[in-house]
Amino acid sequence: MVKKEIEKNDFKNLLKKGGLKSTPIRLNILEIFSKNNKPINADFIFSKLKGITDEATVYRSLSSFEKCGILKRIDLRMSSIYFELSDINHHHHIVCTKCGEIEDFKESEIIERFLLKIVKDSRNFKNITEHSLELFGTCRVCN
Amino acid sequence: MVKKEIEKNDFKNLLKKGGLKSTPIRLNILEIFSKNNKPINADFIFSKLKGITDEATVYRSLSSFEKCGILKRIDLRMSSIYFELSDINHHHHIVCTKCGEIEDFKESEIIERFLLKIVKDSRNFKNITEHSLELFGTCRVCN
DNA sequence: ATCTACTTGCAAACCATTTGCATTTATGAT
DNA sequence: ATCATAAATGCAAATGGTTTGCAAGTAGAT
Repeated sequence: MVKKEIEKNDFKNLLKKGGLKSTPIRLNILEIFSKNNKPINADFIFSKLKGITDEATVYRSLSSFEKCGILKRIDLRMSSIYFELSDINHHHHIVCTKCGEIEDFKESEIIERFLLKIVKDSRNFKNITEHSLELFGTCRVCN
Repeated sequence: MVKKEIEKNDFKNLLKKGGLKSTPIRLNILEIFSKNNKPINADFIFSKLKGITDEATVYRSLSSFEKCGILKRIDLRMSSIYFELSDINHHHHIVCTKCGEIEDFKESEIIERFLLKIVKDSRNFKNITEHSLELFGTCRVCN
C-alpha cells in the first residue's frame, strides 16, 4: 500500500502536469490503466469503476488524457477506441484477428531510425509527433 | 477509353476472383478508388456515385471488398473508416493532424525485414497477415 | 430461358461517442 | 481556512457512422 500511495502521487503529478484537476474518478481510471498492462476501452474502464454513474465521464477523461499526452490511442481495428498509458516503455502490438489475443513487441531503435529516415525523405512533413504500428495475424492457438 | 475498358475488365476479374458478382455499382466504386489515389471513406464514395440511393450498399460493398482482399483498411484516426485498393504498390501514410493532408511513403524493404524479425522473435505469432503503419504530425504549411 | 444465390433499396435499429445544461468539486488566491 | 472560479460530473438527449431484416431486383451458372 506504500507503493499504491506513491503511484497515486505519480498520477496526481501527471494530471497536474497536464493541466487537469485531480479527482477520485480520474485517479481510479489511471489506476485501472496501470493495473491492466494492455490496451483498454471506455466500456472496460466503466465496468471496473465504482462510484460513477455516467459513461460520458469516462469518455471525457479519456479525451482529456489523450490530449495532454497521458494516454495514447491504439488502433486495433475493433469497434471502439483503445488506449494505453503513454509510458516511456514504448511498444507496439500484434493482434490475433480470430481471438483478439495481444502480444507486445518493442523495437524502439529500428523504429526510431526508420522515422528519422522518413522525415529526411519527406517533402511536406518534418515534424512527426505520433505513429501507429500494429500487426495483425493469427496466433499459435488459432492457427 | 480503351484504357477504361481494360480497367473495367480488370475490376471484373478482381470481383470474380473474390467470389463477388460484378454489378454496375461495384464497378463504379472500384473506378472511384482507382481515380482517387488516396484513402477514401463511404461518404466520399456515396457522394461520387450515380444511380444509387442507399449508402448501406456502399458499406456492404466496402465490407465485401475488404473481406476478399480487394481493399485494405487504413487507420487514419478519423471518425470514419478509410480504404484503399490493396494494389501491389504497398505504401503507408503521413497524416497532418491539423489539415488532414496525406503524404505517401514507401519503405517496403525495411518493413519487410522488420516484419520478418518480429515474427522470428514472437512466441505466439508466426503468421502475420496485415499491418497498420501510419505517421501523424503537422505538415509544412500548418507548422 | 430459367433457377438460385447474391445484391440492392428501404427503413429502422444499433452502438460508440458527443453535447448541453445544471450541479458539484478541486484548486489557487485571499 | 474560506472563497471564488474554472473545471469536472451526472443526467438526458442527440449525433453520426455503420449494420441489419426483409422484400424486390439482378447476375451468372446450367
